Amino acid sequence: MKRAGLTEARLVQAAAELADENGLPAVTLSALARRFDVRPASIYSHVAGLDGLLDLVAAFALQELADALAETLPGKAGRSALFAFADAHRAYAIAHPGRWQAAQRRVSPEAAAGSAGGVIARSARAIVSGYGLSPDDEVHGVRLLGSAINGFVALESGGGFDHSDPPAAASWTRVLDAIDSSLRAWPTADPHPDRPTD
Amino acid sequence: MKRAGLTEARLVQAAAELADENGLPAVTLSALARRFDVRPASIYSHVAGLDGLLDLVAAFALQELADALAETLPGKAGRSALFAFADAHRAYAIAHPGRWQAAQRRVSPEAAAGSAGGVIARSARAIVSGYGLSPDDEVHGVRLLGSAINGFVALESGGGFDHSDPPAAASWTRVLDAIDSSLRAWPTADPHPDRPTD
DNA sequence: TTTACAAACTACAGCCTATAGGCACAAAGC
DNA sequence: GCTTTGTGCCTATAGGCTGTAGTTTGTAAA
Repeated sequence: MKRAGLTEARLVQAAAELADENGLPAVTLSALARRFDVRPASIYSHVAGLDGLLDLVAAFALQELADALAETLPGKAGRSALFAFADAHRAYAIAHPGRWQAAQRRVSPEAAAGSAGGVIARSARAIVSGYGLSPDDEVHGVRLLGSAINGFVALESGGGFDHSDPPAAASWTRVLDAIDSSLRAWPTADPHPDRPTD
Repeated sequence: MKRAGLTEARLVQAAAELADENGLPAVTLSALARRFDVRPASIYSHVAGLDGLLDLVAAFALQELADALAETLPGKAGRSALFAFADAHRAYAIAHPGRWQAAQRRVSPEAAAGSAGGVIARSARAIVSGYGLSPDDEVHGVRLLGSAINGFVALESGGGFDHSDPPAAASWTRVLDAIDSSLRAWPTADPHPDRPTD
């Protein structure tokens, strides 16, 4: 009986490929076992069940994304950093839809702190910081950016833009332009004080 | 043998409640059957399997959201309409997390056309239209709005904002303010022509 | 060579979706 | 009132999934 050479890293890698090929729900321990020509039960020696595996895939994806950012961001600031940041996200989500889906999983506090999510968040903060918002407003700017990117990518890959023209890609730059100009002219005071800021 | 009184409508309603209580993945035909004290197989007479059921729940949720919009939007325009539109979305997602999740399911073209999704999209278009963008730009504005709302709600309910201060709610108005001012000062020409608009 | 750990196995239990075919209740026709 | 017919819900079953327990077997160190 030859050993199959299972490893946490190999399992995560294979799971990520499976997710990209057939969608995250297709990632099952059985399918993974089939791919390694091994019995499902054998996987439990290397990974904490399906949930643990998916957590690892998520962390793996975040790390890949962080690496992509580390490649593209240095030397950029302001608008060009913002576009690079956003483009890296969208490109990753398009190239690796399954991994991207995995990265959206709700993750435990500890796991979040330990994963590359933190460094991505700090990147975003640094970019927004370059726009010179007040310190209190920076976090709001980061959240605007994060919401727009995540929302756009989710809607695009979910087909939400498929039934209106023009294609989604055409809107991407316009949306980022809007975010950019919004950060440059950040509304410091509530322009319509009839709605209290809660 | 008493009849349980299964009905498509009752099944969808119960599934929606189940989704809100325990999350969308908890919606299984078995769980539903248990709730009606019926055998799983019986459900297939009323609904096209689990997938068909979830599609119905999604349509149901979109209809509820459209109804909420129809309640709150009339008489409003501009910023106040934008806030009402966005608030209705977020409130619905918070009040009915499972239904909201269901509504995010990728849905077939025909189903999308038939569902209330279309009327919601038209609401968004009407609101953006009030900001006086050029006709070509309206769709981009709509997509900006949609992306920001969906993204924010997804991140908030996924706990994405939990580990930074202040609480997510505080950012909500700021994000909407930013979208509002972005629409009012829509960047008509690319302010930095070094990046071509694709 | 022997020992001992770890990798992978068999065997199950339990839950899920889905299909096929049967029984029985309820309203429509005689 | 009795029969017919449709359909609501049933049983039975097949097949896939996760996860646990206990066992065999490689392999590497003593």
